Amino acid sequence: MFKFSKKVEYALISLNHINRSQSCDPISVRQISDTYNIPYELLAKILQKLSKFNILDSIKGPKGGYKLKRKYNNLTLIEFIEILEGPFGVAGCLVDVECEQLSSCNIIKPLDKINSKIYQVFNDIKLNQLT
Amino acid sequence: MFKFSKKVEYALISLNHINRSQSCDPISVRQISDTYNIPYELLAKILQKLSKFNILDSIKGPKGGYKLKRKYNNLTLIEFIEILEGPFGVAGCLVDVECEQLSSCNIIKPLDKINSKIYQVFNDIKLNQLT
DNA sequence: TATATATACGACAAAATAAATCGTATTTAA
DNA sequence: TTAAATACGATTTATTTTGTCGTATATATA
Repeated sequence: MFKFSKKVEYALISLNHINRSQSCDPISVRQISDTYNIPYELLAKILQKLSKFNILDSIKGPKGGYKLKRKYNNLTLIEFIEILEGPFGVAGCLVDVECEQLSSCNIIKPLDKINSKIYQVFNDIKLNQLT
Repeated sequence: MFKFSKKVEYALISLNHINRSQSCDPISVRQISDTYNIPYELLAKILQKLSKFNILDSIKGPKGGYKLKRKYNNLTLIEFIEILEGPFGVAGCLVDVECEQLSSCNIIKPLDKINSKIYQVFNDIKLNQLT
């Protein structure tokens, strides 16, 4: 409960790594997966997604890999999380799921307040501060 | 990711329910599970745990059930969560789990900061405010 | 004192989610 | 032409969460 997924962790590690690397050459999935012991195929798909959402630029072919795009620098943690995991919510009913408590639920209001607070925490953090 | 477990939700619903009920009679698992459509056996075990940790007082036999104990009124949300779910942490490595990134991990510091912030949110909320 | 209604608790099973793997296609530098 | 890279859907495996079952114990009350 309340843990970051590996997907998010791996993505953060990768962006951090690319960000820190001074070289202008793109960084390959292989390099990252080797450095941090992350399953190659899994990491590949994650970076593909980040590329699809314009956080990374992909370069194909030998010497290919990924580079940061401008978007990375304004990205908040909550935007990032929602790209990888979908809409954020501390309870299913705050997002989309119908629950079994229906109208009888006596905690949805407080849950909603908590949700806002956590959201705020993530909204106040920029990805490039996570160093 | 980052969702309250049903265990926590059911427990909150129950405490809220008992708290609101004016009657001096204890409230049975059956009554709560019927009112909110919560699986009986599951709820029973949750309330047993709350009783074990002195948040609830249990009365056995017919007309039995649970009442709030004094502890309920000073309890923070984080204490409550940790009773039901164990030590809090937004990543396994912040609690107990050895990860595969080991010494190469480049995000543990920021994760630890985020962890503190979320912890703080839960620490600032008293259970009896959740109404 | 027998019975029905409660809690207590460990073991197990099912379902849902998260994590990892596989296979195939495409691109491109050298 | 080949090797090294990304692209992406399908599938499998592992883990966690959620729910169920069986048995024991306590107790109000008829």
